[in-house]
Amino acid sequence: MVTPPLPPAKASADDLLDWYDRHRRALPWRALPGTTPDPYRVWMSEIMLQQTTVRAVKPYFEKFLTLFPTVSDLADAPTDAVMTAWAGLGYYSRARNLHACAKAVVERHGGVFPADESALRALPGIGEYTAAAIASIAFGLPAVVVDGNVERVIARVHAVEEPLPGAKPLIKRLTAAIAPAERPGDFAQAMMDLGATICTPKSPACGLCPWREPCTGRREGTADTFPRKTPKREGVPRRGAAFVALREDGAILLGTREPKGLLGGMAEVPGTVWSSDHDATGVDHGAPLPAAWKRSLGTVTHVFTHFPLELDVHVARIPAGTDAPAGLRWVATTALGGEALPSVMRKVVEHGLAALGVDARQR
DNA sequence: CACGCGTGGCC
DNA sequence: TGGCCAAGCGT
Repeated sequence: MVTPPLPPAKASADDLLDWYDRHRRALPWRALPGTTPDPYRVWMSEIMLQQTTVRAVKPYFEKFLTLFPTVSDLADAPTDAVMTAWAGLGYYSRARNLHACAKAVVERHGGVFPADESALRALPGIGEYTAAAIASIAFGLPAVVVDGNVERVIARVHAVEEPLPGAKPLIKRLTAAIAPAERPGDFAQAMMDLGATICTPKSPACGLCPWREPCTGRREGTADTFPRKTPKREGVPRRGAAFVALREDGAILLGTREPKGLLGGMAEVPGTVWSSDHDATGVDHGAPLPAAWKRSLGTVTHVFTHFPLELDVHVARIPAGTDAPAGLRWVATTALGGEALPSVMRKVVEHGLAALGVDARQR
């Protein structure tokens, strides 16, 4: 007589927490087992980790904690200091909201983060995910934390056929059904660690997974095909020109972008608008000041989330003593590290200075 | 709800 | 190498 096959085991929080206790990673913002987490550090890390890898976040987290040890220090800091410290990390609205949130915590809550999911949710830059993450990790509240990792893990465990983002409500219910009453913060972090290290987007290490037995995707050999996603449209390429003006004393001309929108509030090299109309870019039309502009060889390319950008870089040497046009300023090339220059603009400066024959060691 | 919003690493 | 992806939020 043959024993009928048992129904698959249900994914259990205990199995996941056991795995977490054995593989917990030490991270700068993560409290040691048995110690109380610091909500300021938890919040700071959660904002920085939005759409950003742990590797990229680490040095910025350390820098911010050194520059702004408490939420009050951050609230009192000038905007320029916050934006400059954030430069290079991307998604700059996070930095503006970080600053606004620090001020709101001081004004609304006396400088103490509220131990309440809806009060957290009402703060700038804190959405559904981040409010739940802070509530569970910093305060031990039973919030249901669903980020991209959790979506992937749950979609595989249950072989969810509905594509994202439509499947979000279903995935949240499935997550809530597994979540334990105890250790909600550790459970949330365990789910995210599992997604980041084992249940990865490509080539998941199913053999090492604490949920390899109950996982439907694993059993059917289709784990790596989840989660399903609705295809998104591709962006139309845009082009423009940028102007690197090098004065004899070694300064270049910079401006500041509009406070909102793409690269809002960040520093930039002056240039034309970026347009998808291929005829829109004149040769040196849009130069910030009259000079013997010369188009440099090649272009600077940069790919944003929603469109690729190609910039022609024009260069000119400017006589000493020339004043900056309205809205622009001269900045020594040796002082560019103190500017809130996004990566695309660092590429432009590098490209322009190389075309002008400035030695890399002088930059 | 679909879209706008950076950057760096991966194969 | 180019396309995909990473602990989302605001509008």
